Amino acid sequence: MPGPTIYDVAAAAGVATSTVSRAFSNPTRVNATTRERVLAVATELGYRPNPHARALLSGRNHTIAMVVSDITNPHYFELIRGAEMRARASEYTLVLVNAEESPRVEYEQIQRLASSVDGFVLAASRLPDENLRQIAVQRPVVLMSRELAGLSSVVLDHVQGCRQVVEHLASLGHQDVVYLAGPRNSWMAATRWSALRSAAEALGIRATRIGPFTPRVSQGGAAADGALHAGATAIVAHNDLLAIGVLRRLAQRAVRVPDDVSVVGFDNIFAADLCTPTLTTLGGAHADLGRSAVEILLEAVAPVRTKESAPQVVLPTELVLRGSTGPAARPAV
Amino acid sequence: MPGPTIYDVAAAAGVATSTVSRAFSNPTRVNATTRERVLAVATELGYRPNPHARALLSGRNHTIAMVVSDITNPHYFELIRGAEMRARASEYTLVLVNAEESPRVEYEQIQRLASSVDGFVLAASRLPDENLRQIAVQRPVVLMSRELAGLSSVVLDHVQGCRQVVEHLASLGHQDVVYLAGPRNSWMAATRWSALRSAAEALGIRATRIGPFTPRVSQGGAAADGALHAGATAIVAHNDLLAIGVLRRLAQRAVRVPDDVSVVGFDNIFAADLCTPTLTTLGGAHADLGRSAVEILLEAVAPVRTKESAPQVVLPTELVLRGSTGPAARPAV
DNA sequence: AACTCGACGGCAAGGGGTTGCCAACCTGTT
DNA sequence: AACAGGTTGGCAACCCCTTGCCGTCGAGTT
Repeated sequence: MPGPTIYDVAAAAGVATSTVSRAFSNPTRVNATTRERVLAVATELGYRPNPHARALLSGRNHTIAMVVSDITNPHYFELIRGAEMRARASEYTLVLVNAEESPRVEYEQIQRLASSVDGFVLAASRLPDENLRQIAVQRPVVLMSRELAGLSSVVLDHVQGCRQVVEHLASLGHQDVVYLAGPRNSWMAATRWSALRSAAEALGIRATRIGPFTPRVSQGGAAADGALHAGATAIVAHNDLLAIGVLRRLAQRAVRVPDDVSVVGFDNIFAADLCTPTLTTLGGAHADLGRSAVEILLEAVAPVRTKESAPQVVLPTELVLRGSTGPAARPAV
Repeated sequence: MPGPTIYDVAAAAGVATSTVSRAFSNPTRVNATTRERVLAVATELGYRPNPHARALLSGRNHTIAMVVSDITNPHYFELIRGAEMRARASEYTLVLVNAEESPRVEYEQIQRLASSVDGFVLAASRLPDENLRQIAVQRPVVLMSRELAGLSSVVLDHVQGCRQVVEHLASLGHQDVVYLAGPRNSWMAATRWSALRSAAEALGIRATRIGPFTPRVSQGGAAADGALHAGATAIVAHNDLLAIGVLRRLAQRAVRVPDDVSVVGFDNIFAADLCTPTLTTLGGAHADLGRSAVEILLEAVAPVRTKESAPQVVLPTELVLRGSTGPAARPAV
């Protein structure tokens, strides 16, 4: 069970353990023919270096953790997938952690893993800035869907994206938009709202915010009712799940979409194309987001070139027009 | 950066390192008051045991890997979620690995991780039996959605479930069912087909199989065309993704569902309730499946009671009736 | 032929905990 | 008062690999 060690290989090859070690980790330091022989013996014995022993000394172990604020949200699947693929491409192992929308759980998990992983990708972290900074001191960190001065991050361009959303709605004649806010400690929620508001202001249309709502389908009922009460002709939901919940509730209340009300979501999850009506939403290359985050993290973990300052990457969004948005209803005077 | 070690704590508390070690890992072996003091000093110094050092000796490191045949499939999200939660409850770390539907990738990844994790949950593994057995020799393994004599496993009861499906279709008057098969090396695909066939036989209705198809929405087109060509009035797709693809194609070809053709999927993914028509599907408590798998694995990794033989758990399915199934069309004579 | 220098291999000291074994001590017994 | 037996703490080896340092040896120089 405990496979052959470096000693077994050394004995079998008639060299010292250090030579075996170097044959693997520092090829230039050992004669080519010796190396060849060692490697041959090693494969013959089925030797595999023990990662723990290696990690003990180096402190690094080719493992990174991705912490996700809520693994239930299908939006993250793409991010996770992109991250996983990128990590694997560099032979890094990805540990997946669910924070259950709880800052406390998130923090505890991070601390628990801090000494066993090389770095963190924090997706939509709900932690306060100080905590993030403190964690970044312990280990390299890349934020995802969140920005913080001094830390690396990868986000979609929501300023641009929200403007597209508002312009789209404005061009359909909407004068009144209501934003269904996401969780209180979500950076993304705050960013979307401020971007929406300034875009609305620039275009001279009214924007109001209600919420916060937990971004689940189940919360769509309350959100929809609130939005109707606010009297807007266009609803922009914090994300697609909430938007889908809104669509359901509206159907229940016999409010026609998009005839009476238009609905827009964020994330462009798989289901957005399946619901009825199909959902107009602000998407982006989410797998790229995941890939990019891991790439930056790996650069911080195992620098290839000179160390740069923390990059803050902004990727473009794309507004996906579907069935849930249409011309504004003529106001019932 | 390299936090305080057991030596620092020992020095500060005025005891030997072994005492500190035991204070943490073997509380009965050290005097209660001494222990208290050691722990107090440890927390004061912010000591955290180094997991690598610990793993070096014990070979175990409170980490398990979950290998998923295709992380893109939303079906796995629930499984992953259940597994992640259960692992966390026992303070185990879950490593997520995507096999990209490739046995080779799957095998390589497993081998790469074999020495750094305590055990494996293999979800819908595409590996041949011999490989699985061989891996099980190296590390504890729990199969998910797959059974193999001698190995632990957790599956949904597809014999029962498929009978429900067939009975449902039979009771709607269908005489002719076509099964759109999943990947060739998928145990689940084989199991579903054989369960469907014997259920059909028992009820005296005809069942044919076409495929295999990669279970993606994009493959639904070809699958649907094949099914129509086969002339069945009811289509049972290998999973919901394929079923949704089928629904799309049918809509495109103006085949009415369920008036002309009924469609059934498997897995009850989130989107099954959103597509048009909504999808009848065979589901089950998938999070429980994940939870259960991890539970069994943990028992094998760190036995609490006497070691038992490999349990093979079968959880019940539930047939979720929605809009995509209805009475059989009167045959056009 | 004496000398320099680079290449290569080996020795041994960690890295941070764990654990078998022994010694010291304390308690209670006869 | 001597002794048996149980507790508790310390010593040191060990887990497996990495790496600084040194010694050796052979090739190249003059």
